Amino acid sequence: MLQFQRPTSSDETTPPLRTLPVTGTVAPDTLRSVAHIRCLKRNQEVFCQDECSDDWYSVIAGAIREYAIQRDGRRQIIDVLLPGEFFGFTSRSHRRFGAQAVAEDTTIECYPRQRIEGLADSDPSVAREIRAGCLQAIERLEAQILVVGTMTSLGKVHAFLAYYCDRLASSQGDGASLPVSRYDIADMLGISVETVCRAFTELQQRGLITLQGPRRITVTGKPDPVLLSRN
Amino acid sequence: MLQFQRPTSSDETTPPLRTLPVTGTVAPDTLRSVAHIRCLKRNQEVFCQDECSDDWYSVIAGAIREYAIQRDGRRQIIDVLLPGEFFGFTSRSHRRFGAQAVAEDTTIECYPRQRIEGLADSDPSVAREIRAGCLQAIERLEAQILVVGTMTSLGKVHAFLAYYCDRLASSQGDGASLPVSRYDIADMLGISVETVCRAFTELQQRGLITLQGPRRITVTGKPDPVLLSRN
DNA sequence: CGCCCAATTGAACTGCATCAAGATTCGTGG
DNA sequence: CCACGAATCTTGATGCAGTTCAATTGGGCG
Repeated sequence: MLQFQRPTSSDETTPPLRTLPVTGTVAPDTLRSVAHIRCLKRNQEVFCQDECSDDWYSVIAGAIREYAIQRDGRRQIIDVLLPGEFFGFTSRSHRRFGAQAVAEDTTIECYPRQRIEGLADSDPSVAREIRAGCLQAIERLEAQILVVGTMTSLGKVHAFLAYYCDRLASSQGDGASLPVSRYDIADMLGISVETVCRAFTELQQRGLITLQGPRRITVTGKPDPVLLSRN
Repeated sequence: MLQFQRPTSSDETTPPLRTLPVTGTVAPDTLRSVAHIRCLKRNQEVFCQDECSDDWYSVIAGAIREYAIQRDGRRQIIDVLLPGEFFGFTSRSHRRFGAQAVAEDTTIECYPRQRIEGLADSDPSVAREIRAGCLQAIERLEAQILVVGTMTSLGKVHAFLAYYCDRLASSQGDGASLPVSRYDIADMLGISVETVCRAFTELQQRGLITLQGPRRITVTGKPDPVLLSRN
């Protein structure tokens, strides 16, 4: 499938959980020279919706969700970030979305906007690094639009699982353990929790996934375009 | 509403249609030094899905749609680009989406990937310009995810119209004329053409929009969060 | 061991897709 | 300038995927 396809990154190594980053795995030294590390508890906020800040971040360990709360109380998850990925990009001075840790002890690196932009001006490799982070963010968002816009609920859940298990695969053995809950998946795909559950059951019956526990999952089969696309 | 809100750009002036770009309105001279101009007919391709190319572009006049054709034949429009906006950002060597002109005589500026990146290395202001284009692309995509994920069909159409009329407003008098068809709107929002039409009718009856013709529209009212969000 | 939140399953309802048929607009050529 | 044809747009009727409401089970952690 095209959607939720992993970018062919030249750097597949992901630092192990709860370990300080090894030089070169996530960001080059120059980038890190202006950064500082933060360690977050589960559901702790990195920044809040409508807050005034414009710093950028990357994930070292754990997972981050960017989300918006609508007036009706509905939550939409815009993006889920895994180790090695950048987030928080904005051109405004205030936040349109909030961001919080999904997993316990999620570790992130923070880059103050002014300083990182100044650094980019003097060091082209930093500018390229930032661009690469932006482009990957764009690809994740595009992939999500594709999935949310065109697929049936079964297809959405399968595409989501395939994409995230792929991104998680390098750091884990067989069977990835999802950092996100069914509620997160629902709010990401714009469907209800119940529909997500039914999709899990259905996908398991069709032999496309295997569950070793609610959060422990293996994606075995390739998506069937006929069955998964809308009608 | 938060979604589909226009970025507070420092440069609101949009070049008039069918006129060669005036210095400084769209991209600074340094950026343009490696660019070339293309003029496209309606529905003419800028690049095709799965094609091997990675150049970047900006719209001078008219409108561009980025889209994907799914295996089942369904078309998903990822983004619609108006004058002053950048598109075609990819970190891969091949295209995940196609791009084509929406309006007749759409004019774009093309930036060869290698040369523009080289230029960015030597000129920080070019790098900043590119980042700004990326960040705006990210904001458009985020806005769309928000709309497609959480809203009822009526809300989707209203948010779409409010956003695009706002973006078009600066170059037109009162009542913007949409470059896109009902089919485009449907494929962008992931709903059927018929539902788009019914939404137009409903919005008109509620006094939220006024139609001077099928494509000539004025958005009069602010969206009612209670009526427009899902249930 | 017991509490609480996450996950699952069932039943009824509804918004939207689909199918079908007109109405309108626009481009093109006479 | 008008006439024709082909898109584009609009409205109606029916069916179904997914939501909502409700209840039960399961797992993790104190």
